[in-house]
Amino acid sequence: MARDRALTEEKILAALGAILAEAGGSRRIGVNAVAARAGVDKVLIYRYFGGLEGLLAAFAEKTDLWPTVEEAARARAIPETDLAPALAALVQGYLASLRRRPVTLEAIAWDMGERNALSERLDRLREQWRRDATTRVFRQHKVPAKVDIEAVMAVLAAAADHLAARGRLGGSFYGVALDDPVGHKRLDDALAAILEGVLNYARAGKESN
Amino acid sequence: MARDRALTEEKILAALGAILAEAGGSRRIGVNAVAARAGVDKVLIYRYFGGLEGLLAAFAEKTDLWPTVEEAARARAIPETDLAPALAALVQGYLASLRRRPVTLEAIAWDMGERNALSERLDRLREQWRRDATTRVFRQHKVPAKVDIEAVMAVLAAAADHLAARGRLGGSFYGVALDDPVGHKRLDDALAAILEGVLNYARAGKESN
DNA sequence: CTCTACCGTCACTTGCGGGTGACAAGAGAG
DNA sequence: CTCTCTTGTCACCCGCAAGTGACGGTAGAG
Repeated sequence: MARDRALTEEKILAALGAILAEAGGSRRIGVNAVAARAGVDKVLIYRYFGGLEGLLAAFAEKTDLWPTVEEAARARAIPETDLAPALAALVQGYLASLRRRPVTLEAIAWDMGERNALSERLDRLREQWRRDATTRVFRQHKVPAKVDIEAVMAVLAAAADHLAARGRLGGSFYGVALDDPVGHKRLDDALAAILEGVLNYARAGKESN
Repeated sequence: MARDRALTEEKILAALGAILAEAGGSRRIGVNAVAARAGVDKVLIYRYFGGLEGLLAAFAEKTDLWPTVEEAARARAIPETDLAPALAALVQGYLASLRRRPVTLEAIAWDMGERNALSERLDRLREQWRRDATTRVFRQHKVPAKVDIEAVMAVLAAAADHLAARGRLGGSFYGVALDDPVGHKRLDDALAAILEGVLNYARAGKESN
């Protein structure tokens, strides 16, 4: 109707975003659903994006899917003084930022089940995050040689991804409520304690194996 | 053909298991696929199980979906002497046991996306695991009061679930390879270091916040 | 043997999503 | 004005999965 390709593309992308945001478990994104939601004929999705796969790719590129290190830092005001609290704040901020992004949570959940255009994008974004976090935090701190800090961060990031994505549906996980502030605080504290312990205990020079 | 209801039900359940086991991302389990795989008419699924939902429920009840604490313990020979190594071995064994269960990994991945009969079963099995682990490990050890050990275990279990489920498709996660022994060892060591650090650093009486 | 309950097969309808071809309408170039 | 390119609409085909109704055959009870 409006005869404006750019606007139409915008509407389509927005519709996909809306569906993903409220998908809370419904699964099955389809061309028909997106087109209907956008109030547009589905053929335009094929014309402008080359089908669902292309649409996903375009969406993934265009959308603010992942928190930046800066955002995570802002969320928790990273203290620069010591490594452990800095990392703890970073991971806590990462977790909190994920929770604020429904479509990202959906993408993470989706990513567990199948590989598609979004998966690749997520991989690249994670890699980006890792680089940024490294340059931001590790440059100015000494890491105890005994600790494979990268593996520890992978463990904590995996936990954050899992807890955030699972938390969007409510419920609890191994005795911790995922959908209320009390549970969130318990997790934050646990993350802090883990990083404190790993870094300081290792720094004390004790053998861990 | 065989005119044996029990056997037919068995074949159907086995077919579902096979499909889930090799589903590696294909998604979309359906009555038709299961029936075809079992070499059986799909109407029998409706008659005997009341549809796909009932079939999933029956499957979930009947199948060995979750490692027992005993199994995890056997996988790593839990040392009884000290709490940290005992817990580390337990979590490592849990992770290793998960990796050995393709259908469980599929169920975990699935559980992230939608709730169904399997989800509830998983919830109950996790709860069971938590109880067993508690009675098995915590009874004979003193836990530092400052540590919310339950939250820490939830974090590590979430990481294990996520890394195991994601690892089934290969790839790496924040710089750690998920599908080779080197990556596995790095993760095991990180888990051990985390538990050592959390428990011993806390035991030293230091404040963590 | 005969009847009946149960097991398995076949055929069919329905609905939905993916994907495509053909057409109508507006906008700009000449 | 006319021609042409682009945008949007409509109508259709195709494949597939869900779900159902009816039928045939077999085993066991009496």
